[in-house]
Amino acid sequence: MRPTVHDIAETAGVSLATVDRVLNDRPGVRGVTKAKVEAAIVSLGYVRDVAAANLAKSRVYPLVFILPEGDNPFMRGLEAEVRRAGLHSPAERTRLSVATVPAFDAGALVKAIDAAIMEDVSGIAAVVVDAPEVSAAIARAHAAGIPFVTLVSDLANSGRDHFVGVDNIAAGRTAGSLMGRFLGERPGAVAVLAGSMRVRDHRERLDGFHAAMPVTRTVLPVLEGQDDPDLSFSLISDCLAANPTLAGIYNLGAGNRGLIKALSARGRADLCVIAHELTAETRAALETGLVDAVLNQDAGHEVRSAIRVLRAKADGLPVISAQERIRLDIFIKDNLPAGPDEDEQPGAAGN
Amino acid sequence: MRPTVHDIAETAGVSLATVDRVLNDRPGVRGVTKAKVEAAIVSLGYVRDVAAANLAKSRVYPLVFILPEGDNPFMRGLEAEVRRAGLHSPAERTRLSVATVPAFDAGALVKAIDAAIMEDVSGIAAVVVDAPEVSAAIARAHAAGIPFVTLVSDLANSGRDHFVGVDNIAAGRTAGSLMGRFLGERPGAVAVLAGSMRVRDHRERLDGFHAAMPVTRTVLPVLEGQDDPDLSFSLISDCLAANPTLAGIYNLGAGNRGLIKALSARGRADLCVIAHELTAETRAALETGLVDAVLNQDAGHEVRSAIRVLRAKADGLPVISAQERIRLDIFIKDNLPAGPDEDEQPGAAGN
DNA sequence: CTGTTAGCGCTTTCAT
DNA sequence: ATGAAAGCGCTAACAG
Repeated sequence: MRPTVHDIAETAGVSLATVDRVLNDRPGVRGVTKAKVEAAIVSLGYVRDVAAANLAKSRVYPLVFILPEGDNPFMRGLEAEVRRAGLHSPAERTRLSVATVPAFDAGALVKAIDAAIMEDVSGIAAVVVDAPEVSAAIARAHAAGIPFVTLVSDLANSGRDHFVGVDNIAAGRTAGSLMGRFLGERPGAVAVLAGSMRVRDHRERLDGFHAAMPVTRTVLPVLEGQDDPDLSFSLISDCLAANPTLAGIYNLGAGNRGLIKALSARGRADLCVIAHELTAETRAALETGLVDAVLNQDAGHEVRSAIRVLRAKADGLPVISAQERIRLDIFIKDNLPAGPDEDEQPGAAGN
Repeated sequence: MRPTVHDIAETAGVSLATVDRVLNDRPGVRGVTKAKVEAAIVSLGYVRDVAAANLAKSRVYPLVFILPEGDNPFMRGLEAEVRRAGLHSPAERTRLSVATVPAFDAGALVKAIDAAIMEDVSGIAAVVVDAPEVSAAIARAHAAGIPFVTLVSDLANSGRDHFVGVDNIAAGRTAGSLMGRFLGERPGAVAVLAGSMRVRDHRERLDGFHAAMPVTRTVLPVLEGQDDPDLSFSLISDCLAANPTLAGIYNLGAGNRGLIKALSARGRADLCVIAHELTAETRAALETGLVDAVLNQDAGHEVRSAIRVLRAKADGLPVISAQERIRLDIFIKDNLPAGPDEDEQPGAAGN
């Protein structure tokens, strides 16, 4: 049997309460006593039983996720994952809630953050836009002692406690590299569709893409579709019309529906298309060959990571960063995971 | 607060012990009583607190992993992940151990399985070879009531309770598809290096690869390197010498060291090379451009999945299959995860 | 500053 | 067939 608080208390010659104080470094223990207890802890090789601890402090952690509203499938997927995690949340002593705000709207985002601060939640996870007001709101959360993690798109110098998402520069580079190889010697320029240059993840992906593109290949000026299907559709349609020799398209944002509609309208099967986020749409497009590769960040992993990090921060525990790194998945037609149909059961820990 | 066993006892008008008997359907409860309790359970929407349950029954589950010995880096990686999981195992009330046996040796494997059965472990996870004696040993484990999962390579009709690993046919298809695109119109045959056609995962990958290859592309007869670096080296060296116009190599087995040595000896940068399993060697080869893509199954995910499944089976709980699916990762130079150097901290749950 | 005591939600003897 | 009571390992009042 592994050592318990009782064993520590005994070998250190103190009471349980004192051991507990040292363990959770709470005030009210003399230096010598503390030293004795700590000695006992290391000599016995004690490791705390987290499950028992959680059981004893029957505290719950209200966490709020702030996400862009609208029909962006990736964001709705994130929301679904939060709800899914919510089913299991009582076991982890968390209570999850979701607030949605208009996309790319700094003011609304700030309001939502302040509302969460008012409610005195134990942690906030948000998909943020890059604006000074937002950084200020994050600073207020910090000042109120509320852990804050950025989700999907980072805001590094805002004082957020942690970023949960992929390395977006690497994502752009991956797209560029893949596009380069798929195109080979085939001539023609490539187009890039983004949502908005006002979110950092889109800017970073663009940078990475440019960096990985051979200099001999022309990259057209970025099209900003505001992650809106209709706008994206017309931008891509116009682009296809204006550039009959176009060789490829990289969509680094969320306007996949518009993109795919435009592609199927033109029926240009010779185009190399790379998009982000595996959704029902991109999956179907991958299967029909309209899209060649999809880069993905797993929404379930991100949500669970955000929860773990917020909980850790909430009780002052360290975050094991290696464990919280979010990988960039590459999907092609052949390594698609089983579809949502076969996948209905709420997952918990992930693989 | 969500309902507890006390609430059930109260609304059903019985004692805690009876509630527990019904909950764990243990004998010794009259039909009527049972019905009353069950009614209370559903009406209150009770869900058992697993952590508390585990705390109370301070039972431990001894689990054994049986892996091939030798310097196969992927297998050593698996072993390392088992040890890593072992650090956290007390919290999950499991005790992990590893047994290694000579690779591709059915007799040794059978001995190890029988030894585990004798020790009366709570579960066995093994990388198995495809042989009737092995199936028989698995059947003995089953008869002894010991859950058995196959790891990495399956043995479907053996009575194993579960398979933890990737879809190897899809893996082969992915390799073929990627190779086809990377090669484009470039002429030349492709070679395939395997470990042994006696393990099912290698056969399945080969099948998938052939299926995804355009008929216009010649695939040379498979080379069996026994996952041995020296043998793999000479097979590939000879092959390169004999086929000066070779366009690509797919290594579906573990002989990466030999392969890479042969490649760097020849200095043929124009070759498209796809291999399996992200190890220090394949990572380096990816970075230097000697290898173009690496298909990977995450050893950490597999180990944790095996543990979850064995535990679930051990206490008769259902396995959430959607949660236990192991994905096939594609890595290219640009989406390599942070290296082992930055990654030293033992991870627990994974993303 | 330190100790005593009563739980958290569930399981498990041991009685009845 | 059912119940009472004592824990599992830890935390949290409340006393001293």
